[in-house]
Amino acid sequence: MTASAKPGPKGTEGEEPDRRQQIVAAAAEIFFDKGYERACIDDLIARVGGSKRTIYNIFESKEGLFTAVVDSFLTDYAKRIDAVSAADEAGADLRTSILAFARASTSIVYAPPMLSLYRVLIGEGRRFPNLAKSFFERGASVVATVLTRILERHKAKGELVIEDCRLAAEQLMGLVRDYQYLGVLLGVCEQPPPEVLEHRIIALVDIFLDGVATHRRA
Amino acid sequence: MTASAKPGPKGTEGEEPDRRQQIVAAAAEIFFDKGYERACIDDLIARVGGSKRTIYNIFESKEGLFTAVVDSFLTDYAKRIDAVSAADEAGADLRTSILAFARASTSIVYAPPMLSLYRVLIGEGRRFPNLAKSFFERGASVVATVLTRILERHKAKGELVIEDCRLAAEQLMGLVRDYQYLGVLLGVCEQPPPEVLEHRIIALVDIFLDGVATHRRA
DNA sequence: GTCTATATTGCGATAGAC
DNA sequence: GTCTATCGCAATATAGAC
Repeated sequence: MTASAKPGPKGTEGEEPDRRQQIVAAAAEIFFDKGYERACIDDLIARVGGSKRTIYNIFESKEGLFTAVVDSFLTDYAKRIDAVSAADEAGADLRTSILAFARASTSIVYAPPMLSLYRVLIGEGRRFPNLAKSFFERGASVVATVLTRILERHKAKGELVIEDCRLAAEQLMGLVRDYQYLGVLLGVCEQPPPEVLEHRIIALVDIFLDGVATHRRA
Repeated sequence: MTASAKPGPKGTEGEEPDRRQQIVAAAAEIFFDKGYERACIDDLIARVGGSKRTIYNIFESKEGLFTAVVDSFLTDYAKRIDAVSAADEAGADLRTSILAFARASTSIVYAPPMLSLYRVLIGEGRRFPNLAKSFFERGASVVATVLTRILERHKAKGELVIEDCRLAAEQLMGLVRDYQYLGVLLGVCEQPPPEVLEHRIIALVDIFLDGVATHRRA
């Protein structure tokens, strides 16, 4: 964890698995460990070698570097959401799609890098508004859009009673990030094991689709 | 804001509105502005006067000071939740109680000091685990307990279909802290005006009680 | 390794309550 | 007068920066 195999200055030990990717991974660890502001480029140099000049050539700025870190995770997570959307478009029924969304979404928000990103950006977001904005808009915001589309498709089939699909989507996202998630984010609760998460996923889908009341409102 | 009226060494300028309370309020501003770790006692002294020794006499330590800040807000917020609980015990019906809970809960989580507390503790919680733990246990955790009790009362009356009231309570709390709350917490969205919040509150109560699906599961 | 920043503590002086 | 709380200052300790 501390003194990992630092590549020599010339760094030609076989096939480098994409130098850029390697830098981004190291930068992620530093940002997650020390936060955005306290992280410094020199720490990064100390880990991956090379020169500051190279870093700035590739990433433009410290913000650009952080954005690259965000991207490296978001692109992966986006695929999971897109898969849900594709299955829905292919004709999955309502409950199946919502369940798939809840699973994908849960796997994303509890992923350690995602927790770290939220910790950094919630803590320092007001100081670095464009970082927080870009993270939110390219992360949660597109997820909300995709989910809204899914809900609208089912509403068109007469399967939903709601007026505002966007609002329902945003609230379903809240169900995923519930009290327990908050505990994990605060570092108070351990990462829940998969079976616990699955149990909660089932429960939240039931609540979202059917509610908890015995008799529905008039 | 900067050079406020520093009380003279003798400090007898009329009725001091509780010296301790004044210190806690100033400490809150500093913690919220700079975060826990970067806040220092000397800043506090510069604002409220007095000596470090006195601070330590009253609050024991920096952690104790922060805990006092947390308490100063939590005790106020706890009353709002207790009022909901009392009304429910007095016989309020299910929808009324859930609506009242959603309103109280929303007013708390969107309150600027609460947002600041979350920002500080989510950002630095892993470094100061007892602070985060104490905050969580005396805040969200007791809210979950009170809400669970409310749900159990209505379950006993046959008004709820759920098995696990605690789980449902935790998920309802997630509905309150939805996507939009996350945007506010990140500093990306403005504080929503009351009518927007009220509209979302109504919608989340409907989802929680009735769900969004046209036909209930078998 | 040095150096700085800062949490924490010790101690004598002082002011007001009684 | 005594007592108590605070004050102001100086000293210790430690963690991180350079």
